Amino acid sequence: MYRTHTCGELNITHVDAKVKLSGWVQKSRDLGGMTFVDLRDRYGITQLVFNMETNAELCRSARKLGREYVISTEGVVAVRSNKNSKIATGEIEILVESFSILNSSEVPPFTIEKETDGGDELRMKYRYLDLRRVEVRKNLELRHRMAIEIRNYLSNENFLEVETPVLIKSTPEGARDFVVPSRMNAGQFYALPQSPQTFKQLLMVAGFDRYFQIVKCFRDEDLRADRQPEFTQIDCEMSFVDRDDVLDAFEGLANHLFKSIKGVEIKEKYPKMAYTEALRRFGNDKPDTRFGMELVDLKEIATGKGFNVFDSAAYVSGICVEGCAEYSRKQLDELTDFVKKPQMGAKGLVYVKYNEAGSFKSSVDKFYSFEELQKWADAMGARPGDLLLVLAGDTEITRKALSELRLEMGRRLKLMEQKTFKPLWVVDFPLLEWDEETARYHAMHHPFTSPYEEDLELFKSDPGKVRAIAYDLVINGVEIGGGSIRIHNEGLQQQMFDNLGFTREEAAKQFGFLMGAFRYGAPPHGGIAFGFDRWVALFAELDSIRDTIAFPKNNAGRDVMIDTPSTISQDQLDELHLTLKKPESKK
RNA sequence: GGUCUGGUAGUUCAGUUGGUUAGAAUGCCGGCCUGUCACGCCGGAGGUCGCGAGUUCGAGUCUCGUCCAGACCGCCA
Repeated sequence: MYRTHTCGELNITHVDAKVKLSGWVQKSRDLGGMTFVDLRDRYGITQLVFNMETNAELCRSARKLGREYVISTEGVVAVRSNKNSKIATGEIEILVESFSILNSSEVPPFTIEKETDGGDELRMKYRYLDLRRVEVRKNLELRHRMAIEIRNYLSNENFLEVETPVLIKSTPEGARDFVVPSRMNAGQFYALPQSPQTFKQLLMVAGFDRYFQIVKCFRDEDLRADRQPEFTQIDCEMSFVDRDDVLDAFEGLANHLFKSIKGVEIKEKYPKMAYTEALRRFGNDKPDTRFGMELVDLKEIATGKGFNVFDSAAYVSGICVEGCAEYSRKQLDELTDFVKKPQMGAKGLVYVKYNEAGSFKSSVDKFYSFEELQKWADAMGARPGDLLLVLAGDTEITRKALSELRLEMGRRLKLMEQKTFKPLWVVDFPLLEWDEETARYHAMHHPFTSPYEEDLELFKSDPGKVRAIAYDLVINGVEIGGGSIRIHNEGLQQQMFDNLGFTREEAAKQFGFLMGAFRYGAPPHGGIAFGFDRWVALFAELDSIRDTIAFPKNNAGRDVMIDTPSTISQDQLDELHLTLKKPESKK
């Protein structure tokens, strides 16, 4: 037997008990006459004591224990004379009577402590060591608890978890697929699912009524801090529902998680904000509503006064930053540089300081009188002491830049408290999006999304205006999930494919199975999918989803620990009927 | 595909205008130490300054290329 207890559970009530513990040597402190060893496992840290007076030989051998040695030890629980209130077992220690080294360890390349000295790259390469750290482990524990709560909640709501295949069919719509060559079918490929979308719809046709799955999905696109090539979705679908049925059901799930995991009760219904309204008020479709500082359109009042930058702009808007009229030249230059970064793309930044005395100091004093600037200030609800920041230019670019500027000011003024949660539904997304590259419309959400019936006639006149019965759950500026009411009618689905520029043959080849199913009594249905990794990151207060994943990929999609992607042998290639374009020299 | 930032001891970093023998902290090794828990004190080892070219009397420092890492834009239905 290796242990009677874990390293996290012994306390004052166990005094005098004879116990066995096993774990890793976190650290040893050799004081000469006695040696302390911190023994660590998943559950905590327990102090072992060795004393030269009691057992000199044992004490001397304990001095040789290196960091991360795995040992098993036997001894008696004793009250500490000097207690440590920082750890759960801090009131007791083990008077060791014997121990054995189960495995030695090389000196680890970084310290395995709460605050490690290791950088990201090293930690990823030795991820199995990094995972020993409490800071990383607690994220995975949180992830586990959330998964349990989700399963319990949805199961209680009659949702059935059903597994769908991972080897499926490639489709050109949407993200790039990861493909898997088929050995038994020369020249043919499976694709890994970007989501179980069509399968969950087929489950609705099959009458499962309420489905969910916590499921891996795959997209072969470039990575970001919040994007991994393989990621986990909470995928859900319901039958006989309209939009608000779905929103209510999953507001329930979200509220359950807030309460059971974060101890937060959100009493009010989540606001529903139209996509166009979100863009107008916040400049993006995932507004962070923890603070105001909304975008105010100044096109009407600020143009026609001879300031060509504004007069020639399609879009002129600003934000009012409370209490920042005192900003220095240097600070304003920083903000200007911020919006002029190539990724941001704004040409410049106009500022107006609304001084405490009621006067204005702006970068456009030449063009605007006091009265005119007063109009701006009034339009923006500014008060003396505030700073107005105004951008102008192309609508899309400028709106995005202003939205980023708003978030930057929110960060600077510390308006984005991580303990505060502001969820909302963004609804009424456009059904279609014009794609310059392919010069055609494509589905903004996916081609199975139902349009509003009253918008159907716009298909002919102005397809970009057709609204989808689609919705996103946004919490604190993070898109946590999204879904839609689906098309369940073959004719409409066919029309949708027509509008997306599919030929009948293409549509039949790629999605014939779905449209075929629609002929056999498909119920009205809709659903949603949540980014599980992102949700965990939000609750763990992490900026990156990487530390919510046990073994994540790096920026370039590599797993640096197992060193993959990697080449395969010629035999494997032959078996898969594959010929590489040119010999790969890289490993 | 693009923009930006970084790469110096095991690790995290500093390194001035281009100038003698490249530093600190921590970790590691050795010694001392009986109540530590970031133990303390003394001593020691440890460097292809990512790699390759170039400029220069002289390059960690400047230039170009390249590789790696990270953030972002494009992309992500």
